[in-house]
Amino acid sequence: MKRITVLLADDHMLVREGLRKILELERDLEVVGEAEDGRQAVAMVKKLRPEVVLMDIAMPMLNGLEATRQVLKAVPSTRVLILSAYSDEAYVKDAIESGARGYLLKQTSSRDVCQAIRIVQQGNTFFSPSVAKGLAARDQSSMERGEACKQRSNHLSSREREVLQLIAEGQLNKQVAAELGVSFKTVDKHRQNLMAKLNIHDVAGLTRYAIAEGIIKSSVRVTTA
Amino acid sequence: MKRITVLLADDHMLVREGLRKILELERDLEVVGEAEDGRQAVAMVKKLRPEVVLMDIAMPMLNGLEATRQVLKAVPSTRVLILSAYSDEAYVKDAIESGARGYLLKQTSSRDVCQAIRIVQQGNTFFSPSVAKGLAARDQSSMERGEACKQRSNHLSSREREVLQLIAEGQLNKQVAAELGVSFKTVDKHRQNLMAKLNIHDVAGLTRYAIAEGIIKSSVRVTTA
DNA sequence: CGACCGATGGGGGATATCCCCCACGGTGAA
DNA sequence: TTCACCGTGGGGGATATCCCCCATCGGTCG
Repeated sequence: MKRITVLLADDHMLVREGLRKILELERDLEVVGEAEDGRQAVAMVKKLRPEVVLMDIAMPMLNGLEATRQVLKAVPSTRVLILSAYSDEAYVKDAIESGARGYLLKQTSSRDVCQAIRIVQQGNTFFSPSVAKGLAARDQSSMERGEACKQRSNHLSSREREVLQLIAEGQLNKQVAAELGVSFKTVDKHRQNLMAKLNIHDVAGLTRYAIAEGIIKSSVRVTTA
Repeated sequence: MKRITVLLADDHMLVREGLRKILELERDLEVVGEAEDGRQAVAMVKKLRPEVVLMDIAMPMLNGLEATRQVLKAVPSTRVLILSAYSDEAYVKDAIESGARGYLLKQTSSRDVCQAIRIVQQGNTFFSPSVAKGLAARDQSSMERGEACKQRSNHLSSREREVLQLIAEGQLNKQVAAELGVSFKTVDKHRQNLMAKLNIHDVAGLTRYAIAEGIIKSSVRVTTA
């Protein structure tokens, strides 16, 4: 009986070994190799020709998304299944555009991982529930907006990013208004709009987003005092 | 034959399951429970009294270092082994000050993890090689600077850091209150106190502080959605 | 040219924050 | 034992957020 060949790509040996143990308990799955960074993953796919690659995003040398593109360029029949700790829309979107066949969160159970491998091997796609939910939401809005979302996470306008930065620096709406020379209500409106676009509805979340996106640094100690 | 009882604390089910599979192959180790955030870990230690806790640092609700402090306050005989993806000196230092008996990187092999568990169970300490190297370097420099680095940010009480984390994760006062099982007004009071101590008077600033201090990571995507 | 979107500005309201005031019980240190 | 601090809880109030509603103006693109 032919088993599904799998390559593991994750920079944490512990995670690789854990995954290997999990997959080895399945009769129809076979781990044929392990890569500890993106470049190794590409090289090993070329050599071993696994049917499925379980690929972490955050890896040194070459990140998982870039590795996915190179893998598919070299061996288009490979099914890449992204494994990530984060469900950020931008990552998911990038993953799909890179050609990944699925997106798993590390919160998912081992049973789901095995299922996902079988599903993508058969040519279908698999997304963790919370990821799929976000996808559906974004699909709708992209329908409505007529495929306007070409760039990555930058569906924010320049003005909105500007306001976001000031909010994340701890400024009040009226301080932002004074800073930008516009009305308090305009700032409030920008705030509402960017919150809706990002689907983040609290200042803490906006601040984390701004830091994660590099819009500000966590060490800023600006106005307040 | 008595086996070493271990509690796993990590917010990624996949990692927990992988660790469980790895540890279950060892005759002298027994996984007695799994916690998916720091608060659960504290509760489960009180109930299950494991000899060793394998604790991730980056967890929602209550991070691994704070959880370590609370675990050791409740059950001082527990040996806590930190499991982290990062070897940042500050984390290692905090971990030691929190009372952790060891610090493992996720890059380590499953064999080393099992060994580390046995070692800390016997009352000794275990640090991943690259971590230990950094430690030695730091000891020297702290000698040179004459033990000047005692205070840091730690004028916050344990409860205050706990509230700070939840605020920085975007929770409302009343959500925090429900989480901690106390009154809304108590949370409000903690909030006032920690704001006064830090001299930071807005959520954005608190969030940046929490990230800069490693209390949370910028990529946390917790409740909101 | 009409449709859409970004930026601007306003009204209003439910809820939350932020900061005072106050109190009591426990713990640990002086 | 007194004293300080921590955690707990409450009253009240000024201000801000967050989210609706509404509108005008200018540019862009099919």
